[in-house]
Amino acid sequence: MSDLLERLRGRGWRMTAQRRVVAEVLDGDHVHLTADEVHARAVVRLPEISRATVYNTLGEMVSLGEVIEVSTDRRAKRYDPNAHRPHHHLVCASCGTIRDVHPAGDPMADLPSDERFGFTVSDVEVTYRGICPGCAATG
Amino acid sequence: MSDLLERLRGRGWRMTAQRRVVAEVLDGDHVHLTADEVHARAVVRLPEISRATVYNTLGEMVSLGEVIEVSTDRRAKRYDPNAHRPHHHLVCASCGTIRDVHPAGDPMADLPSDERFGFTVSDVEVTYRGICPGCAATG
DNA sequence: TCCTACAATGGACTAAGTCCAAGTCAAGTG
DNA sequence: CACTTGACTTGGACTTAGTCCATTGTAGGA
Repeated sequence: MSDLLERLRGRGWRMTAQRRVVAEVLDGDHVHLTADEVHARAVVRLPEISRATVYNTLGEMVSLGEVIEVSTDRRAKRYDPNAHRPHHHLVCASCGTIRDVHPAGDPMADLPSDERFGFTVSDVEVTYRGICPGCAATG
Repeated sequence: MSDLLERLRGRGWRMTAQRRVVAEVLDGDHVHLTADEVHARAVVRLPEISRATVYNTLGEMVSLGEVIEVSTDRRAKRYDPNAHRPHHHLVCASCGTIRDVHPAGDPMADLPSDERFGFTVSDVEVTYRGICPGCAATG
C-alpha cells in the first residue's frame, strides 16, 4: 500500500497511529503539501493528532532522507515524498503550487571547482518559476 | 559612487535619506544581507530609520528589478544587489552564507516544453548547497 | 515659499515553526 | 500476558521574520 511506510518500518521506526497517518497522507497525494495541509488531512483520519507531531514526523522523515523539504519562498515549506527519483521543481509564482520536472543535463557538473570557493558541495536544486495555467486563467 | 543609487534615481525614484542609506548599505557589501542585517547597518548611519522602511525599500528595489530576493530556506530572505549579471548561488547549509557562482550551461534550455505543464516559465534559479570552509573547520 | 502626494514611523498583528514539561504508549522482556 | 521503559505525543507558550495601518513627516514641483 504505502511504499514510504514500508521503507520507514524497515529502518526500525517505532510505528504509531500518528506516524502512519502522516506517512499515508504524504504518500497518497502527488501534490507537495505544506505541514499545515498535511495536518489538516491527518486530522480527518485521526482527530486528536497535534501540529507539533506533524512537524516532528515530517522532520524525521526528512532526516532519514525519505522525504525532501522544498522551500521556494517565505511561505510554508512543502514536503516531497518522491525523494528517490532525482528531479527538480516548477513553482507557480502566484499560488505556490509545485510540480516535479525532469530536465535534461546535470547542473552539478556545470559548477567548475574554481567556482566552489572551498565549499564541499553536496547538492543542487533547480527551481523553475512561472505562472501555472490556473493562475493565468483567473488573472 | 553607488551604481544602484544612480539607477534608482534614473527611474524617478523619490530620494530620501532612508532610501539612500538602504541602497548604499546593500551595494557596499558583496555578501547578501538579510533585511535585519540591512537594518542594523542602516541604523549606524541613520539611527531613527525603522524596520518597516527597510522592508518597504527592499521590496521596492525588488519590484523595480534592481535587486534580487533569495530565499534558500525558512530563515530570513537575503537581498542580492547584483541583479544585472546572471548568476546562481552557493549556500552554506550550516550558517546560511551565500556566494554568487557562475556555472556553465543554461538550465532554462534543459527544460523541454513537454515538461512545462502549461506553465509560462519565466525564470530559473540554481542553488548549490554544501558546507563552507569556515563551518567545516569549526565542526 | 507653499502644497500635496508620496514616504517614513512604530506598534500591533500574523504565519509558520520551535520548544518544553508532562502524560501516553509501542514493543521488548520475563 | 503483565511490566517496564524509553521513545513518542500533546498543547500551549514562545520566536522569528515579516506585513499592515493610521498617523506624521517631507521631497520636489508650481
